[in-house]
Amino acid sequence: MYYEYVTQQRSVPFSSRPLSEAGADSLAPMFAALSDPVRLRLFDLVRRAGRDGMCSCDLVEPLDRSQPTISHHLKVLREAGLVESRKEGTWVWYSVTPGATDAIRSFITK
Amino acid sequence: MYYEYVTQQRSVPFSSRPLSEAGADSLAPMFAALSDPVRLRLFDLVRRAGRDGMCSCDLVEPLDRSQPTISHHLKVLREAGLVESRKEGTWVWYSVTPGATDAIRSFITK
DNA sequence: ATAATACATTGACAGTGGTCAATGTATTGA
DNA sequence: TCAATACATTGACCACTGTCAATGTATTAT
Repeated sequence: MYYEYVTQQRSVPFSSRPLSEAGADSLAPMFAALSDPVRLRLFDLVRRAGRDGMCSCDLVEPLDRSQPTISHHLKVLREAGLVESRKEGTWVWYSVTPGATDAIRSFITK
Repeated sequence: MYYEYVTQQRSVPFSSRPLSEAGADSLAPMFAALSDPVRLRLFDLVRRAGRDGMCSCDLVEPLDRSQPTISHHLKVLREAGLVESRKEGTWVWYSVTPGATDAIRSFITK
């Protein structure tokens, strides 16, 4: 009926269905990866480095954490699909995965 | 110098400074609040309820968690500033805080 | 070969977090 | 007043997480 249809209109359209359990299970780890202050700053620094990425060795000092701790956090970001790594000789370059934050953005943007 | 200026140009502009420690400390709890699958679905359900909000009693069954667990998660979302609650008689209505996700959106939208 | 550098992994510790049963507190209805 | 309903809080349990020292593994330089 027309009346029922109209009452379902919203100023901001949502996807037709509520977030499924599976959808939540796949989205939550991305938020979890950014739920730590050190990882937020890591992601920010890597993102600023652009296409070339940033060397892991230059991420230890500015964040004032031990090398294993930074290595651990980078692993979390990598396994969440937010950054990718490329080995070059002794160094490892981290860069942001293209479209990495699309899922988060589309959820946040109602 | 002009050359140095040009080399700093980006396809996507960032804020001038890297994310500060204080900025990360204030942003991380918002990501943390959404880092749990149950809370993601809670937030989604509340957001769908629009201006009126949603009664806490109607959030227990669809998420298949105990009442204390739902109450706990709603508290986390509330303390993160993502939802607000309004008591009406015996019921408590939860609704999304206006502009709640602005900080997250502006961070992930480069 | 040896040393040095960059990074990952392991193991340990303390702190945090999700969950529920039990209980507490208002509020409504009879 | 008494019972029922809606939520919040407490306490306990176990799993997970951030951190670092120690160690391991490549890779480069001498």
